Amino acid sequence: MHSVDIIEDTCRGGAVGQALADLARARPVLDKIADKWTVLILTVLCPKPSRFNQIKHRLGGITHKALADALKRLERNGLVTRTVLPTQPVGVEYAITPLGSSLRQPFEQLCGWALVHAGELEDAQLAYDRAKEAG
Amino acid sequence: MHSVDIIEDTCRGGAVGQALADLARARPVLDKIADKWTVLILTVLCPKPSRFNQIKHRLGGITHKALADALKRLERNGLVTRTVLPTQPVGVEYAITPLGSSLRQPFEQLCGWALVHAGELEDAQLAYDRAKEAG
DNA sequence: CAGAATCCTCAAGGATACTG
DNA sequence: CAGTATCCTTGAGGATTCTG
Repeated sequence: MHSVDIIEDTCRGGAVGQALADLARARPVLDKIADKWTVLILTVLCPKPSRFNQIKHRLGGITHKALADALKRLERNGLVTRTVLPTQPVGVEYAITPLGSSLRQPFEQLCGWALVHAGELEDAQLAYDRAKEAG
Repeated sequence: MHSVDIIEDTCRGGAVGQALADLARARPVLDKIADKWTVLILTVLCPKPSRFNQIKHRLGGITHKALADALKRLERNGLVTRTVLPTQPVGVEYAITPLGSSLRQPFEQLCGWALVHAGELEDAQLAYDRAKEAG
């Protein structure tokens, strides 16, 4: 950080620097959970455990491999559990963990923001593109 | 959606289906704002407007091109404004908009979750990897 | 100083097919 | 049914250079 920034940050108690540090620490975690399918899968599993192909059918557009990868990552992160059922042929049931559940609330807040402001973003884009074309 | 799912969802008022639909509508918006740098830039701009290279120095690891692209996207989405200063040589100042500010709160909640549960995720990974190696 | 244009590579994610 | 392995495409992002 440059000296000017240090002085400025010192004057304000280093607020921005602290915020950036927090964000930097949070990012590795967010990267784990913010991919295309993670939250959709958690949403499906929230009301009740489901098996591989049940999840796949619910989600619609997901690939076999993408779902397998996502579920493995979720299990590794402790957000879902994986249980092999003693059936024939073999069946596997996935269930959400308390940790996975706890993620849903903050994420829904972000989704709420997205839904509320979707129109503003679109308007801004239209205005921007129109100005671009005119200029 | 398959018939079984329709029946299940009807029994619960289609809660999961609705949640998935909301998430699907929210995703395009989230994709715009959830990239590597967007939130970091907004954090820097939050206390006061800054110029291109000021932002760049504050962020540290970012590339010239990456910052240029990110700022353009932010401007297009109406999250920051871009003002050319009548100086010599030319200077450009970026400032956060109210819409951009409104994004910070929900995002900080998510960051809060990430910071609080970072340890649990790591523990889960360690346990998973150990079990994997043993089995 | 800010930004546009160009080139490059590298890894995520899809399609397919095989195994237990 | 669930999972793994292989191949392949594509595009995001970095490095570099040029301009106003």
